[in-house]
Amino acid sequence: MDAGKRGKLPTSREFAMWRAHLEAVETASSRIESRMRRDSGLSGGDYRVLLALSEAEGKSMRSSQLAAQLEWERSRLSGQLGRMEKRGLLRREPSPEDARGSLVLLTDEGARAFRGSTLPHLAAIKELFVDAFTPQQLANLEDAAAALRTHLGMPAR
Amino acid sequence: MDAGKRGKLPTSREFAMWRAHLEAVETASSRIESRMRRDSGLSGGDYRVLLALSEAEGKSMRSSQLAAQLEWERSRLSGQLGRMEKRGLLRREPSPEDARGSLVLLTDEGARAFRGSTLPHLAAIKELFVDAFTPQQLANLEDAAAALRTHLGMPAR
DNA sequence: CCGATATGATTCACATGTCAACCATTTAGG
DNA sequence: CCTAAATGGTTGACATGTGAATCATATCGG
Repeated sequence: MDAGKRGKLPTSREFAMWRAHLEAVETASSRIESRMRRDSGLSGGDYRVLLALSEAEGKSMRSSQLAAQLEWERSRLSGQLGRMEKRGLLRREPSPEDARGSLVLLTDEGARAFRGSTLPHLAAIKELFVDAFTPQQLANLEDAAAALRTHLGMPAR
Repeated sequence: MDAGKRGKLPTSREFAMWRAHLEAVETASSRIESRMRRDSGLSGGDYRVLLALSEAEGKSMRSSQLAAQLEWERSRLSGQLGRMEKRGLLRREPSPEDARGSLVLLTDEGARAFRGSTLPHLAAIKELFVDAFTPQQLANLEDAAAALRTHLGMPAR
């Protein structure tokens, strides 16, 4: 008699909700990314890295710091940085403080690519995501996102 | 003077919302999938295909029908089915109606794997997603998901 | 019936993600 | 100091995703 909140399993409605929600977010995300790739030649991964570097002091970060901020596996970041370095979007240098570590620097070309991608990317988010909701729904979503992040132990942003 | 609903760009709060939301859902999804892989050896892709086949008439579907239902690229489905067939979770046969097409059949082993994955998978969804929210938040989310799906032209489910 | 086009599906090349193993340097303890 | 464990990062093998090209069969307009 303790269905829902107390049980170990979701109701079928809760399950359907999860699937519906997951698919919707994945669809929105993939459409936004595909537009970004078309408009600026950047992938979602590229964008996240460039965003973090752009906001960093001196447009550079320790690789480990970057991995922590993105909550990415080290090997994932390593591959991503390798591809981006090959394309000239960033450079890696040995860290002065710790000979094991490396420092990731945004290049001018990387900064330019990031700037160029911003407007179309924001427009896509507005059009494909934000515009789907009423102001009330948006406020509710903000609340729900915060609750989920807390539940999963993620930083509040 | 028409910020928000009317502008072409999202407010910075709306942008942050999108990032926060996207990351939260991706994190939930990857944790749920990683548990499923651990508990039942099935990936998220495996699960979607098995779910669709399990619900289908005669535990089988035309490949094209499956792709449409999952909203997957054909090449993606083709690769997924190839891997699953190799593991014995399904079989492919030439379609009797159309010599171009093929029919995807759930094998007994596939059905068994799907059944075995259900309980732990549902438990993970409850624990990692549903339990994050109050009943009111859940109802709001249901509403928001429906709005987003409609906006993106997805079926209501 | 015939050629042009559309449709169902696979293949290829390549980008991306995961996990485990590995290498180098640092740090902790004795 | 010196060794053992911890830390920073890369690598390799493999699963998965995307888009273009390809191939066979179907269907349509004459």
